[in-house]
Amino acid sequence: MAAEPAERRPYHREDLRRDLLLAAHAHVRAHGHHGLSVRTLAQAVGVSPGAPYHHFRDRRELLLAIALEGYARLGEAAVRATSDTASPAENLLELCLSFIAFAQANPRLLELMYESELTSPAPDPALLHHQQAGRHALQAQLEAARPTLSEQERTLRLLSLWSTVYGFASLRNKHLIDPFEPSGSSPDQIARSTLRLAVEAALRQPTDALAP
Amino acid sequence: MAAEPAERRPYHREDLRRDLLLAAHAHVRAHGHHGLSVRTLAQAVGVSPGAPYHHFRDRRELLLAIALEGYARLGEAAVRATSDTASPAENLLELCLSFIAFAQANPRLLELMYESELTSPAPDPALLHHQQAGRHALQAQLEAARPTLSEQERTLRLLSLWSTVYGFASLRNKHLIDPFEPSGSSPDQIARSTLRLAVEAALRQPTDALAP
DNA sequence: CCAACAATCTAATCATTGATTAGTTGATAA
DNA sequence: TTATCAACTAATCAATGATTAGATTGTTGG
Repeated sequence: MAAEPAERRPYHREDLRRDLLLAAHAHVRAHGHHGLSVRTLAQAVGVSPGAPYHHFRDRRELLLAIALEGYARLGEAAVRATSDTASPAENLLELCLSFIAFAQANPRLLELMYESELTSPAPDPALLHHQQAGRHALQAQLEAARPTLSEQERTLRLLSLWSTVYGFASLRNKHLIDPFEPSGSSPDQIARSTLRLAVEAALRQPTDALAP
Repeated sequence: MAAEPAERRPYHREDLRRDLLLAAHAHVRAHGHHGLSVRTLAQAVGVSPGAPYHHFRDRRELLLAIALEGYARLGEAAVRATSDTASPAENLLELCLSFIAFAQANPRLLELMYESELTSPAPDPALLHHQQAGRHALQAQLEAARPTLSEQERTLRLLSLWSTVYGFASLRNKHLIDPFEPSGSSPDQIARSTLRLAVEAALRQPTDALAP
């Protein structure tokens, strides 16, 4: 781990910003962003308490940078999930599942990525853009899959589906879903079945009537 | 506001715990729970900085108490939303909408009620119970509406619906839904339409096939 | 090659906050 | 009246976010 002999650490470091982000990322993964302290972070990296403030305006900007990296990784996962050879309907399902999988693999990071404190007081434009990107990805596939739907109807389907995806991921990370899985199915199976149901509902023809 | 003449405040107060909760509630409603400080709260109520610690073990317990009050109010709203004369299907929709309405009326409070930091390190039993109550309420109505569904199928429907409800409320409070409402519909209309769609999907007969 | 400059970092410091402790006040009951 | 005890104050500590002044180092124009 330590490339330096502990003595003779250079005054100017290679890339402190990156080192801080790496350490912060590790802390978020392990304990969440709530307890993350700028000072202990500086100490962990081996630097004075004030040093991080030359790379981040304040603690919020540090967290924001971590969140943005998370969105980048989430976006890559979304790209990997879709394929040009698959049908839009299949892509839609895989897109949803990629979000769920990311949430399960990085629960604390996702929590930070949607933390309301990040956007206050000023909602960062880049953050907002990434937060809306997830919905836009679904929107594109839904339009491709059901081009004949009216604008209004499609918006409704999209809203419902995106809510389901985000809600499922959130509830799962809060351990509000696992307590009732007596069905013997694996968590992945349950996620897949649930999301398939939601995607089918989103793709269903609007002429279907509700059974009494 | 001030029943006391500002001078001669009694050493022992009527019910400091209640006063603290009221002030804290007001702060949460206005600014969220993140910036809530025990000391400024004590100052606002007119008491020494250490006084609150005779009524709450620490800051987390104070927030927990506020959250529990929130759940009580949410539960009352849910009871008001359902009626014995209405059909289970109607009750199911109204139950979902009552959650959405509560979320819109008390966005900061709902955020606190599902704040992950509340459950760490020890997940409070009462809190967990209330968090699961929302799902249980839906479960009861769904069982009444579709008693013939298999246990597995019903669990799936419930999971999907509850995810949609919670997800919609969360995304809405994060202002991640309003940016695309060009349809001219009111927020209430959109919520109602979206949730109706989700409820219909949950109640649909499982024999329905997915159109290609 | 060197002198000015700018960026990076340290050390010191301040204000705020959560939390604890010792002692004070006052209500209640024996 | 007095013993008791919960509620409260005052004082204090440790941790943290953030700022400032100054030391150090890399860079660049002359």
